[in-house]
Amino acid sequence: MGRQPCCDKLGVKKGPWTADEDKKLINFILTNGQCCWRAVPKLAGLRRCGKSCRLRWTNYLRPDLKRGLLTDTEEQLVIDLHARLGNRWSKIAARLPGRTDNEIKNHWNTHIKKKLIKMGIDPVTHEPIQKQPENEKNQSSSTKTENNTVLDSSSSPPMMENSSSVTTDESSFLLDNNLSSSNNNNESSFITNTSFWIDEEALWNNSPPISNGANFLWEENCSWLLDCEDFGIHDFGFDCFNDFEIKAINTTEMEGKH
DNA sequence: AAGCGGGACAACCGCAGTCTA
DNA sequence: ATAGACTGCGGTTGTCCCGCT
Repeated sequence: MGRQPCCDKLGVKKGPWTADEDKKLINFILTNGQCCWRAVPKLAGLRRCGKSCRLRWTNYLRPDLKRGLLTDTEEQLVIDLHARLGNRWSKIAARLPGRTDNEIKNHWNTHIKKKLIKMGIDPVTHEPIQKQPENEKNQSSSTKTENNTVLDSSSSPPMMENSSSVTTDESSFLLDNNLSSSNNNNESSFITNTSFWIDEEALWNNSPPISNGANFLWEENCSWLLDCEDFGIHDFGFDCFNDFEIKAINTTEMEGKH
């Protein structure tokens, strides 16, 4: 039958992570890589659920994460992607190297939403906000697609209201497809209220892949590991640490930082 | 200086799809 | 084939911080 439970619910700690827990988790991931989250808490000596460890790592400790506010370019990119993908934060995050879905989601809810409303743009539909009766409102969202005659029913953008009918793979395909054709003949059909669309492709092409690890920002995530940069950790993919790197981590740990 | 309210963000919850024993 | 664990995702909540009164 099935697998072993990922964690026994009893005695599992919740709430904010301590520096010591972070340290243990980072140390474990560096040593063993990202696999078997179920086993992580036990092996790393953490009284946490594996799921919690995974979240902590992906949302906060991962060394390739950028910290700090989103740049204007990133913000515009998020708006544009949201217009096409809706609340598919993971898909949006996949287009912003070093950003997590949680981070983007938070930023959307706290910053961008308000900004758009202030600009008179509905953050859900990305249409200009117009005072109109509810029944007309519903009509307008459907007629919008009709007005944009380039779109047929099979390729219409997954705006929020329609997004449930589009699978993840379909939306990925749509996004990629539209990216590659954004400078061609049908770009205007998607976004009518954003002007930054043309620059996206260039932006993404210029963005370094996450996996090469060349742009790790250690200092804000795990400052206790800062010294490791001198040893070249940022030059490696994170799934394949060698003994030398692990030694470096251990050395840093012994210094009792943080 | 203290209390309050809002903003920002980390973390949790629950669901759905996938995987595996 | 199936039950149940694992993983990923989006929504929501909790907590901390800061500015204002």
